[in-house]
Amino acid sequence: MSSFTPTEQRLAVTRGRYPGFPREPAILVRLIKHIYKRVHDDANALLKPWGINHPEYNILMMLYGTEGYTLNPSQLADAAGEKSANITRLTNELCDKGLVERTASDEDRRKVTLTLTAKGLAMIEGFLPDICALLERQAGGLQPRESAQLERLLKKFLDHLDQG
Amino acid sequence: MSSFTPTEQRLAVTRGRYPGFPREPAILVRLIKHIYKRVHDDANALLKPWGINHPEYNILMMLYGTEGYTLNPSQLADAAGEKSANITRLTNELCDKGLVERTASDEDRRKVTLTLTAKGLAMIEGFLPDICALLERQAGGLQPRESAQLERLLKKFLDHLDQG
DNA sequence: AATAAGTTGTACATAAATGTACTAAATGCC
DNA sequence: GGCATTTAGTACATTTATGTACAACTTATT
Repeated sequence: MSSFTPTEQRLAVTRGRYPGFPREPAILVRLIKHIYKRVHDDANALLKPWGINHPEYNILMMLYGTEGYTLNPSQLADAAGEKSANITRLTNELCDKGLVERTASDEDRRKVTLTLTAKGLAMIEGFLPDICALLERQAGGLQPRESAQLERLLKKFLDHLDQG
Repeated sequence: MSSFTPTEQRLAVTRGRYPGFPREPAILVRLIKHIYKRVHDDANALLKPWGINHPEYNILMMLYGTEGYTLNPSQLADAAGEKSANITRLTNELCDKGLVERTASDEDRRKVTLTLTAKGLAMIEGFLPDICALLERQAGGLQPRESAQLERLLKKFLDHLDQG
């Protein structure tokens, strides 16, 4: 039995009580939530020995995925899906750990640039093998065709969310 | 341009630096994360006027979806995907608001039962029309066929996560 | 019955995330 | 130039979530 079965049963009861409750959307949203929690927890567990958590990992990977390893706090907030107040806290911690460097921008002195340090880069390349293995394990249940299809459908879902 | 395009560009840079980084799994995980955040924020915004947040809504709906409107804290933790320590806090708040009632179980005095009150039921039926509209809007970008397909693929993904 | 082993739930300390208000700097306008 | 408006970033207070330890109780074993 899937871990999702009880959720479906509850949904059936709910629809018995309130027939207008839309089955498909509710199922999709709940599935997304379940999956997200699992993925998030798995990543946290993997990263713990490295002394960082999932949001910090995301920050590091956003910098790693940028030419020059550099972003502003606001770009980073956007990229990592965090609120800007959160970015301050997270990058403070990463600076304290010596993984990221914070410098003032010349062109616009309101701005700050955040750059991955050599130490940060080394850490990333240290945990990436494990991360890759985790990602492949997590998505390993799907055939390439299914995976591509899932990607297409999730993108469509997200695009529609962005519009509405 | 989709809000996801920058993420894909960053992934391309990442793969340039670390070719072993698996594209498909990373894309899927990041899509799920983006969608989850959006859905979560939307729900919070809708529920704010009702004086509750998304996790509290989840608790209420788990009770609403159960015969007898009653669950134990541990069942509830499982159902809502929250840690048990969190359930104590959340249900305390819901009790304070008069939406949920906490009583001691007769059969096993370690146990506690949490039951939806009439007031809680009334609140649920008050916000359900808006919730239904939101859910339909969120998933409205997909045709029924696509929706069913997405459901199937997400379930497969989740089942595989549960095994590993 | 006595005791060991396991469950259930909560309290408390800690960590993580968010909202609000504010400072400093840039931009546009007159 | 001076003044209003907008933008970037952060500090602080508050809210939300988690981890750990513990107390109360049941169940199993002998």
